[in-house]
Amino acid sequence: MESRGISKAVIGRLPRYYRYLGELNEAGVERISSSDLSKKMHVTASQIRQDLNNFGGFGQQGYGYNVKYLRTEIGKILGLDQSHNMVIIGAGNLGQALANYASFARNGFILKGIFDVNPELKGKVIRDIPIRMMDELETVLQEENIDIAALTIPKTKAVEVSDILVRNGIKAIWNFAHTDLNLPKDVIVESVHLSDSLMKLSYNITRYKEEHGED
Amino acid sequence: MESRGISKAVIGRLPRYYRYLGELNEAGVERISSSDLSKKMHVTASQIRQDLNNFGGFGQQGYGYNVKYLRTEIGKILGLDQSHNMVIIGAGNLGQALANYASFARNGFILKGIFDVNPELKGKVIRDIPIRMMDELETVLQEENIDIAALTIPKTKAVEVSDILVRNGIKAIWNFAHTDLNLPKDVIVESVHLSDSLMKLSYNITRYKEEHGED
DNA sequence: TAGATTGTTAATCGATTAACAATC
DNA sequence: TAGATTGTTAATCGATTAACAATC
Repeated sequence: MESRGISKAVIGRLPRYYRYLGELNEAGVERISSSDLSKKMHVTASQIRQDLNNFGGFGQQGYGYNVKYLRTEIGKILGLDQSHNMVIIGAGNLGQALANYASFARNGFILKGIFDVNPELKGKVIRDIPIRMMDELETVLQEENIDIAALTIPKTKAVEVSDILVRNGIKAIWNFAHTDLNLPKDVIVESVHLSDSLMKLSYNITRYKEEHGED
Repeated sequence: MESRGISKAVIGRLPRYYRYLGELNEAGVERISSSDLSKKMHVTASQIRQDLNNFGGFGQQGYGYNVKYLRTEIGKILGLDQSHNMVIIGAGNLGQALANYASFARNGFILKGIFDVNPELKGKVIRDIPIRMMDELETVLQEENIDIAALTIPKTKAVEVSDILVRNGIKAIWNFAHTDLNLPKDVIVESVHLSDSLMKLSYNITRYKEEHGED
């Protein structure tokens, strides 16, 4: 599985391919051509073939791609065939929302702990996992071989907590705090900035209103 | 404010500029050069100047950019100086998390309603807004001049609900369902696919492990 | 004025699309 | 075999970076 130097643009499209292939598979579709898939996904067939060929030749001339096989292979590329232990830090609504996503477990993300500073939440159980206080975090990180920490805490606490995580050897942070984390470059950070997303939406509404003179 | 044909890449960076300028402003910084900002944000100064000059000359030679002024102007470009009425559909953890983001209101996003199918949630109040049942949705959409609907419902319901939204003239959908929405092209859709984001994280962990032989 | 820094043009780089020979 | 469709090379397009004249 050749993988060095794949562009972020390509990686960013893989989950979407994986999703569409999953839907096709559930619908009982056995094979699909890049051309048919391109119509479904509103991208070019050329892009699909180029993207996939970064990782190997998954198709067959004259036939197309086997849906189940291609999906499995993309899953492997994304590392979904392996399991990753995960903790959630911040048990507010967002943290609890993440904890409740059943499909995470299906893709190999195993929730090993939920932490918060609020004593009222202590012991509340979500998906069989009791919410713990922050003073237990380091022990869990050290003993449970945690790969991923989801940070669903206010930005004011994010730097402090991410330092604790890094000190305890966390490999990757899924960051929902409204701030960038400047961490050693061997720590992988994937940020979800919800307010950035909403601002893009706002931008598009504003442009639309300008074009249609509703403003 | 010239705006036609600005690339998505540029738009996607504006919220981040806005965020950094906000932090600088709060820290009492009055002016900043593209060079200094580039170091803070880990981008090139050239990119900052190019990005901003899509919208006009906000700086001054020999001086740089006035932080407060530039922030305000980017806010206007993003439409944050206007208010948008919004509803949340799906009052699970994620919907409630969005409802509780205080900063949305600060940026002009005004929550006018929260809807769910679960009768147990009926009447529960979040940020002064009672959760209502779905049968009241159309009335609210028609009477309250709603611009934005945040969709925090399972993907199985997303298509059905988005049809209702479109029928009632919604302008923009902030989509958290794990599916793409194929709607008329005058409806703006901004999707947040959390599972896609987690898969990208997983990809990077996997690559990292391969490189470091932990696999 | 001299120094600093922008706005903007030109050069480079990378990503997307098109085309087609290879091959199932 | 003939038809279909991939894998891959080449062409195009767009985005990023570099350079520098304009100007505060």
